Amino acid sequence: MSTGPAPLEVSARGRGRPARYSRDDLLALVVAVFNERGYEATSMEDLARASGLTKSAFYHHVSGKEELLGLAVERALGALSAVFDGVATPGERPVDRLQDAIRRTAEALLAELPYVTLLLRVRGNTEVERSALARRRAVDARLAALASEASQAGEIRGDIDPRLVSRLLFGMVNSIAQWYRPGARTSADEVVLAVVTLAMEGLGAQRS
Amino acid sequence: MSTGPAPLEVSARGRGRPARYSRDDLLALVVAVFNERGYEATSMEDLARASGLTKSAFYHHVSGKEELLGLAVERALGALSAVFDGVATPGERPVDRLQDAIRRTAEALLAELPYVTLLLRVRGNTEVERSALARRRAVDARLAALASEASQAGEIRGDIDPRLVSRLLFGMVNSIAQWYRPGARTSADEVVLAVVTLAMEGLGAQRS
DNA sequence: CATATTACCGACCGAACGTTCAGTAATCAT
DNA sequence: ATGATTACTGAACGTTCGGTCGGTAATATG
Repeated sequence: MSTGPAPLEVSARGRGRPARYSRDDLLALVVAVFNERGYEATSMEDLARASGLTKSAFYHHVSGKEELLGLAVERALGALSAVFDGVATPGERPVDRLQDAIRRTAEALLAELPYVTLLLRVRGNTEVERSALARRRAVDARLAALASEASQAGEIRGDIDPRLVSRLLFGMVNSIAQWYRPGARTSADEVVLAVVTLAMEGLGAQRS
Repeated sequence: MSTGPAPLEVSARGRGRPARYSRDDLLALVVAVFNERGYEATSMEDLARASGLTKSAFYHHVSGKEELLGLAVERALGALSAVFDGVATPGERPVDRLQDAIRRTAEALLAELPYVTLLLRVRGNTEVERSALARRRAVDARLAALASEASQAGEIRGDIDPRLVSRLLFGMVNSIAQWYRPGARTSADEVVLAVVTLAMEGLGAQRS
């Protein structure tokens, strides 16, 4: 009987010296530093120091800086893509599906906040980054399609190009990553409710 | 003896060989590269190559990388701060002043798009960046105050914390910098109208 | 023309970068 | 205890970074 069947235990596989971190924990730590300093401005020594390892010990666990970025944005893209798994119900009204997509996107962003934050800052300098940008564009296109369907069905306002609507609304959702910190006064649920409400009704006084 | 206060010493100043670029043109060129590659990922040689100069010739015109960032964010912050010059009319209803601030912020962002884009990506690694972040927080606080006043006056919906309203709405405005490119199909005026309309009324179908 | 002034170049510097590697210490199965 | 396996160390590697310097070419003034 070992110390426990902890699923996060990745390294202590059978024999050998046990590792200080699981790969998931290490990734979480790394992404936090990426988000604080910025990916490009973060050196491998910064990451090693944050984990309490030397640079070479750190390299024993990861293959390089770009792999870490790839793992992080992969996780973010997985969460954002999964938004459509729940939205795909074809029976509903298009406007309800759009609202659902807004709510689920906000929820996914908040649930995977550090990873999505990092994804939203990717510029496209390396192949990993360009691939992430492409996958992100695909997600955006699916969201824009939902807005377009709702517009054609006459269920949302028709005086604004639905592509513009989609960009602005999901831009509002994504902007959450720039200021929200878990543990603060405002709860995640509160934020989700606020962003959905503002998206649907705007800031005008409530109507009876 | 120096000629006294030389605020923006350009180039073709009196005698000597004429320069290829004015400082403003050089800054515009530099900011474009910063926005494409990201500030940290841009090397001084990248900037020199983009201007057609050698690295050392480039250094003859600017004191360093950080000065360029400082000049750029200064310009962005000036434009964003100037938003309040027109909003300050105290007679108006708070909600009208808030709407005005949204519109003028969007206009300023679009008018100084590359500079504001760069500002919005600043992380805070150097003193110049931290100072820019502080000034940006001050602007955000003034915008949040407008939302708070409108909320207390009962002129906007009261079921959402006005600080949350402010963050989300100006997050939507700022998100424009992530996709808008001048010269594309959508005009700047169109974007401003859309963002103000969505902020006030949301995406629900028009009411008669 | 001479001279002052500015624009620009090539070569270089120390530091920091991401990454590698040969070796050592710790731990588990047998 | 032994051997296999994993965790980690310290010292370096080649490269690129931001930045400097001595010198040269071009231009305006007088």
